[in-house]
Amino acid sequence: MPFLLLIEDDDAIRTGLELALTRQGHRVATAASGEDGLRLFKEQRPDLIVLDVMLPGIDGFEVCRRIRRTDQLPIILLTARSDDIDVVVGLESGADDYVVKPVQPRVLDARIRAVLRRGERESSDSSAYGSVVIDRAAMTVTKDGLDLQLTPTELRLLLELSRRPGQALSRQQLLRLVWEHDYLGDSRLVDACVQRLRAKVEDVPSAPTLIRTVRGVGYRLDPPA
Amino acid sequence: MPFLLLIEDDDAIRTGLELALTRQGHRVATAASGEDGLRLFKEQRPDLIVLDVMLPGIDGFEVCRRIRRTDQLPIILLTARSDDIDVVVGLESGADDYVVKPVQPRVLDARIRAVLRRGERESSDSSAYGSVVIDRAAMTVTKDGLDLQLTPTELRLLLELSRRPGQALSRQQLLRLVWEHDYLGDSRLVDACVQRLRAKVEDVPSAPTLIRTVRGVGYRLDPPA
DNA sequence: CGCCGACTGTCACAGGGGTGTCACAGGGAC
DNA sequence: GTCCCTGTGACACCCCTGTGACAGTCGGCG
Repeated sequence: MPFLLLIEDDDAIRTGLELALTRQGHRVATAASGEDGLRLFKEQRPDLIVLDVMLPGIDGFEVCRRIRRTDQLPIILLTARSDDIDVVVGLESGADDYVVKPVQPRVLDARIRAVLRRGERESSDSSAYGSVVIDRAAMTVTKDGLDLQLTPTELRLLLELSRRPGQALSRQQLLRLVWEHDYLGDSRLVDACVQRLRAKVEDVPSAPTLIRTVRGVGYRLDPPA
Repeated sequence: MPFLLLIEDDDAIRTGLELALTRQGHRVATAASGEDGLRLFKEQRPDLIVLDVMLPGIDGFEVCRRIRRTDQLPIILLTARSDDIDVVVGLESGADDYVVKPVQPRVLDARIRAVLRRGERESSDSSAYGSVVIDRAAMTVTKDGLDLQLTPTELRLLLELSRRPGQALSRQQLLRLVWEHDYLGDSRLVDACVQRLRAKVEDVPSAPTLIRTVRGVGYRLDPPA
């Protein structure tokens, strides 16, 4: 039974979600502030945290960052604003997913289960996307059982994308994650590497099904249907 | 029935995991500190150890190293941080596998069974990779039945690689495992030893099939197809 | 419906970094 | 003293990689 920590200052939302999540088979602890949340987190060690962004005192992003300094457990952000800035900041502060308020308990539950599943899959050494299998221990990627011979950069790119399947990552984010530096001029660096990766990974590189382009944003690794 | 020793200082996690593992058919002993863990290990001689990294006093890495000085039983590390540094240090200190917290009991159980299976195969005194046979009891390696006359360093390198077949090991890791020191300048030490080993082990040393290069990482011993 | 701008795909090329290889000298074992 | 192992550094090679230009594509707007 998953053990969740819910950090939310609004009494109505907090008790409502607590009730709903409990009914859906989770064990739930709650906190009404960032400070309480961090303390409870250290004491109780939940499997997952649902975290409101707007908190008095330490805000959600900061809570997220502090937790991430030491721990890797899944964190889902609750945000009232749906604009993209929040989403980007949230993901960069280390969250695994976000849900926009007003939140339907059923939706939140689905996200929770999805993130937990993702965690299980990731902690296993290999994951599969259709005919493509990533073996993190051997540092190899195979397609239909054949070794794909990825270059180091291609491999890192694929590994970072596969850490967040189904989630779009901007060129800027990929640059930080894979190349570990900030500045992307107007070069086609990320695109070029994606192209080379697609050439090896996709069935039809000109009509990619695994590594999808998200126009205006970046790229996304699609899990199999 | 496998007999496990669980070393973990956090009471909640320890009792939780103990319960879960017992339910999954293991016999479990527990310790709350590194010192207790080492003492229990010597008294009880478990088949496998699950070891938290963050411990008061002697930390998990150190416990791992001390056990490894005398014994070869499987050790699984529990680490709260998922960053690669910990993973690397963990494997370098001699652990066989690692699991990232928060840990799902099901995942841990799967890893335990995998490591035990691997161990059974290994503890059989010999293992074969194609025409190459490693005899751990006799400390000899033969190819097509002929003795290969490996030098001590070459032998240790091959043994370390064969402890984790199919897994890529970095030069840094190999340095710690085989040479037992940290600093790898820009010398070609590991490469040179791999080359000498390949010259004796491979059919065509310039086109190795057993000891594969993982560009940007290190080397990997491929199990036979 | 067509145009325009912005964004993305593609490619060739030059530079650099990682790896294979080798000869040699020091050092330990016998 | 002799022999063999072992670590080092130099060197060459190959493949990877970032860049920039250009073409193609998509979406929006009139």
